[in-house]
Amino acid sequence: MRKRPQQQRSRQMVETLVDATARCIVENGLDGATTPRIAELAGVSVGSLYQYFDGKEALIEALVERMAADIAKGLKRLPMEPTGNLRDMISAAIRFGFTLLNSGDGLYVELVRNWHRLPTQKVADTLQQHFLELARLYFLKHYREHPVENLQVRTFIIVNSTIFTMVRLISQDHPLVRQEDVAEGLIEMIVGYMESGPQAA
Amino acid sequence: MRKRPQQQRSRQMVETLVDATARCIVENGLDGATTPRIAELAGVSVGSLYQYFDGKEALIEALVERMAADIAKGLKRLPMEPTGNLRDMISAAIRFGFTLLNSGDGLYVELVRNWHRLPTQKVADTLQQHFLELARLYFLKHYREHPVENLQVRTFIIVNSTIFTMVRLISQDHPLVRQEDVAEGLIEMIVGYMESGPQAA
Amino acid sequence: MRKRPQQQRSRQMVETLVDATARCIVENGLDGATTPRIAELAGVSVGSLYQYFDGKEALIEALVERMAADIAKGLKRLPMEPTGNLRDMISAAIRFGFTLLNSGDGLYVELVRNWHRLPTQKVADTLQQHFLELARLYFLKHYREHPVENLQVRTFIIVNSTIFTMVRLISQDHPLVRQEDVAEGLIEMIVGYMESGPQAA
Amino acid sequence: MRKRPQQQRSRQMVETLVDATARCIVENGLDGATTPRIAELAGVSVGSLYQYFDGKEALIEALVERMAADIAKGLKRLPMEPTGNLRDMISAAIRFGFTLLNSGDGLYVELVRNWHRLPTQKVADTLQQHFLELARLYFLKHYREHPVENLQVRTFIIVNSTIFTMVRLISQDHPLVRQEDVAEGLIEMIVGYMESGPQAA
DNA sequence: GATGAATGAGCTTTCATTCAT
DNA sequence: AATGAATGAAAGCTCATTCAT
Repeated sequence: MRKRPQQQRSRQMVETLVDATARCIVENGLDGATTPRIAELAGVSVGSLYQYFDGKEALIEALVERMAADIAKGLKRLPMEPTGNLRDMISAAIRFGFTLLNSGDGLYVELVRNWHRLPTQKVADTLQQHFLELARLYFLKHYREHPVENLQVRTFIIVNSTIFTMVRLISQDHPLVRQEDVAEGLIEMIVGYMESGPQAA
Repeated sequence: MRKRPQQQRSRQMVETLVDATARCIVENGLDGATTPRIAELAGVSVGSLYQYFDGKEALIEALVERMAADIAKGLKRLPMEPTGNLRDMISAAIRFGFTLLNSGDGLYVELVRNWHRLPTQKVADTLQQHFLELARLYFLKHYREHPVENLQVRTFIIVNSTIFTMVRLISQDHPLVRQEDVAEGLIEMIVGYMESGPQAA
Repeated sequence: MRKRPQQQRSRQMVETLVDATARCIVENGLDGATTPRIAELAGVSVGSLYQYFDGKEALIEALVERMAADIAKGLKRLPMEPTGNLRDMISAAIRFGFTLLNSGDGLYVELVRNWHRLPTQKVADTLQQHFLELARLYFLKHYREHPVENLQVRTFIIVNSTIFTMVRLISQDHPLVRQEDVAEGLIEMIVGYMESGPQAA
Repeated sequence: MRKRPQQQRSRQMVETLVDATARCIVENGLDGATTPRIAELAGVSVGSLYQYFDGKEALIEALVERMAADIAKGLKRLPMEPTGNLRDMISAAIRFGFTLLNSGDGLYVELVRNWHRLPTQKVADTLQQHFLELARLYFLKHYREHPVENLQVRTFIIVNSTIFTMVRLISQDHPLVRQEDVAEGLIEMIVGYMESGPQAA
């Protein structure tokens, strides 16, 4: 970002532009979201856009960050106490995921689809960190001992498996399987996996 | 394809162009693979490219189809008899997947990453069909009865979970987890899932 | 037009571009009037051209419209009162036509020649409407009664006969007949035709 | 033409190519008639096309010439004796014109529309010559004396007026006037003109 | 003679970005 | 600060024509 938004007006402008970016992606897809279109949607000149952002990438980065923050906030609100039941926690997380991906008029789905062209490292890390910590605490409560490294692998697998399976499903024009069934399947699979073996994979 | 290659020379040309497309994607990414660049890499004029292919899309479609054929061939060679051991089968499939994705200088990975912009429906269906059939036979042998619908959901989940987890892993610049560990984790997870419950999820 | 010109500068730009289009057609013919050439003639980048016009067609449409307006203005200035003498009116119109077609370095001629590839419907209609109305008024004054439908046919015939005969003549490299003679011939023919019969053809 | 078609086969090839050109123009318009398309329609390679014709222009020239010959033949068959009635002669000519333009699936119309991009000088001259001669003979019979120069102007006017009025009419998507009415109008106008004045315009 | 593969200049169009106003 | 006019490299694609086979 070019400028620290210090004034009220500036913070407003940044907001507006990021909003416009989101809307533009929803309406035109990531590739169709051009700077002129975004500026127009924001009701602002291209020049102004570049006054607040270094370019298209920066704009999208800001959007991704904002969404990451939203997701983090959402996750924290989930009833996931490490003292609780594992299946319930996982179920809550997966249903939260579906809800999120189905919201925003396809914005989330479009962004996840294009993850490799976006600055998503941070988001991915956040998610992974969140679930890793959760798992750590959970297993600490329930088993006392557990190999952390192993947990990292498990977290990596379940986070990615879940997200991309969901996105693939939602992206299908004529899905052959129902979301509800996939949600239950994922829960089944992940619960089984997390409870499996001598915590050593 | 625009023209049925009638001479020896032209069949050669088609090959060369698809090869060039592959190399171009490897070197420049999918977005960077432009018709001028592909033609240049192929040592051919743009005009020639358009004599054989309707455009960029057709070129990529041809590449995808060729790769799909390769994958299908590879899958058939895998030692996966429905009479065999489930874990061994899954293990073989996953290791085959990693081998494939690690080959081709990142071509496979780049293509999977961009799945939603490619004519991949066929490939995805093929894979799913393949494993669905395999699962069907396997469970027929071992349990006699099983709900097919359910199998479809499971196949969908495991195929997508596996592929995208792998691609995400390989895409990381500084992976925090080792491929070997992820391979084992995936095997563990999938075997557990496929054996779980009264075949009803 | 793509953009409503908001600044002084941009209204200028639109003018410049339409001018350049006209000059380009004069110099290179309608087919030779390409967007790069027009932009260059205008002393402007191609990009700018596309900021103001949707493309070549839009550019030409703008030119045609401007010329149509000019023609309309010219026609209105002609001393053609329905109270006047028929031959004088027709003579004035035909001489105006020749003057117009001989002006603009051949621009008009080139455009009429290519009428079928241009958005000329409006122009043609305008002309026809103009003369139809004139004829209507004239005959109302002089004969009281006359079949209107018939007038429409007559107008169609004389407008097209006149214009294309003129254009064909001007297009000839080594005309075998003189413009003056053709002008008089046309006048003779049309006057005769308009006065002929019991207004029923 | 590159080659005098001396062998049976060659003459056949030339025929075939010119036929294909005609069909191609009908199907794709003059601009859409490309050499590859023509060759394909002819069931011949582009190479062969260039063996018999110097290029696209030559091909079209050949077509135009063939059509000119057809027209000339048709004109000669018309019952137009200079001893006959003027109106009947003109009527026959105009009806012949409409018949021709309505035939050939629009080929004639498309060619006349694009007259200025075609080698039509000869065709035009032929037509003009034909009617000039006819007029000369006619007036010789009926009036003994008449100024030839004047006849040339008249011929020029009536030929062009007629043809382009017809083509304009046929080109209209939703004609506001009927062909029959226009035919009669043209006849009226031309007869009047040819009979007008002391043969001096 | 016949073939059709190969050419490449040139067209239309887009869009991230700059900079004079 | 804000504007939006201007840029121009680069993309996708066509087609008349040539020439090795």
